Amino acid sequence: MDIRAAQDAPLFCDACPVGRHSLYGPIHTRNAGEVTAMRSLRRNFLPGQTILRDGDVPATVYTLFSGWAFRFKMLPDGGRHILGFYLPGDFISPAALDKAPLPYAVRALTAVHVCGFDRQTMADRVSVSLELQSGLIGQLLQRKQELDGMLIDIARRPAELRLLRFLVAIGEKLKARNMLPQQGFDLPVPQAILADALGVTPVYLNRMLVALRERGVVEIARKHILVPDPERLAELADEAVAA
Amino acid sequence: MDIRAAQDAPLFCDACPVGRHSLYGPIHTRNAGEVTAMRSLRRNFLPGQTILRDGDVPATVYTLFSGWAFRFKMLPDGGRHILGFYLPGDFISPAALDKAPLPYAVRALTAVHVCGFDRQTMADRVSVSLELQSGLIGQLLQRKQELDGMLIDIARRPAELRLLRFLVAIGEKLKARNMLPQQGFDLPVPQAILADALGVTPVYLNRMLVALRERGVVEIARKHILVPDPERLAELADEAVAA
DNA sequence: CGCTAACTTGATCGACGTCAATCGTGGTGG
DNA sequence: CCACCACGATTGACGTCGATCAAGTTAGCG
Repeated sequence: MDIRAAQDAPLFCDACPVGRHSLYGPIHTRNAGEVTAMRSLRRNFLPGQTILRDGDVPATVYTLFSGWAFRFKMLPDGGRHILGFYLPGDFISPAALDKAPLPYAVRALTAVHVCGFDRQTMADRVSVSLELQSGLIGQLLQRKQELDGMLIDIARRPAELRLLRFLVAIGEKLKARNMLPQQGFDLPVPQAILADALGVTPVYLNRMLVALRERGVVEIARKHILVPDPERLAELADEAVAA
Repeated sequence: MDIRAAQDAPLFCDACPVGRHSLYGPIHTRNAGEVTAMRSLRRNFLPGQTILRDGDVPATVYTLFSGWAFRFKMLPDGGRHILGFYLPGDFISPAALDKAPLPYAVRALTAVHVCGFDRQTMADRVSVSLELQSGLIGQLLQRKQELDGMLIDIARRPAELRLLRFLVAIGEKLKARNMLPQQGFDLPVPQAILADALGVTPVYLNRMLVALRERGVVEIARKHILVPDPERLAELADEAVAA
């Protein structure tokens, strides 16, 4: 969880704790050496650097080894909408395998370490493997379900509930990857970024965060939001939806 | 396009004009008889009838032969959010193949004719076919892209623009299936349904529609919305996004 | 011909956006 | 080591899009 602790991706994939979450999870589990052989590079990005450009057919696709990234789309009015976040183990990006221009951009949120794979090679590999394809299908179905949920949240729920539910969802994702230390978790997310993800203005997001801080639900630091008690957070979110 | 003209699905799939749009498109094109052999039933639904229930693992999945359907989720407050519409040729539903509870419900909007396939059989068939899997992956990627677009529309664009863009998108979908007669198209959609899809109240949707009618962009009939000039509609939507 | 579902219209309200300062803090150069 | 600067967070005043509440009005359908 601590960004400063992030190291370059390991030289050999059998030492990698996140590979099994990625697209090639079954292969990684069965024979990590095969993944190491497929990997074409390791690379680091600084906060704010672009990992994949909107409209490109990238030459390289990645597995996020450490750090946070997000995918987004610029709006004609200069605004930016953030469609989702990538956490360690995520494959960046399934849509890039399809040899069509990527319909969004991906940018590093924190310092980021990735393992790179030649896109064409990976795509070919997937296209002849039932195992990889069905894994991909599973991931896409899950992503679709997530998007349905986000759509409902944005369309029908007031901003404060959206914020609570977002925090809960991120917490659960971290927990699913064993990235949850004992006491709460830390989002390395500036308020302006979170606002662009929730579809509210930074000003209004700040007002909501201050209100939550006064209730002891979150702590606010420069470029960080801390959730000291995820369980209480989940309770709050649940009773708010029920109402 | 005319609902009253809808007939039962044909006895043999080689006469079917929509099969090639469905999940098994390649098979249908190569050997329609194979699809006929796979099909386990033909069935009709009346407007408002439930085709797939939220949380079920359905025994049968469908290809929509004629009519319109929509998928939706009920909200804890009794509201309903419509996540998308199915048109003739659409497979209902990709998510149902995954042997997990369906995360939404599907309901007939108009009178609907469908071809049914045993879910397990179809799922098995897909799981051993690279061709079907990659077709499914393509469909899922496209759906994901659509959902991204809807998310951005709902999060960032004012309701009237959302309405315009929705109409344009439906028109394009109809065109892609050769379901566009010369002069404009007709949505068999009550205003309450459209409101639930756009995330606005019926009252406000009606005000927007009346305004558009006064500008000659749409015509309004009971349970129908008509778009006489899709090209002008597209122009309006485009200049509105640019602004 | 009356009943009901769908649509329409007006008045009012509130969540959230916009505009505009100001504050605080970490990083940088002198 | 300190002063400054710039970016991120915060606060206040005010405006508006779209919700809500409450009546009508219309048109299919029995």
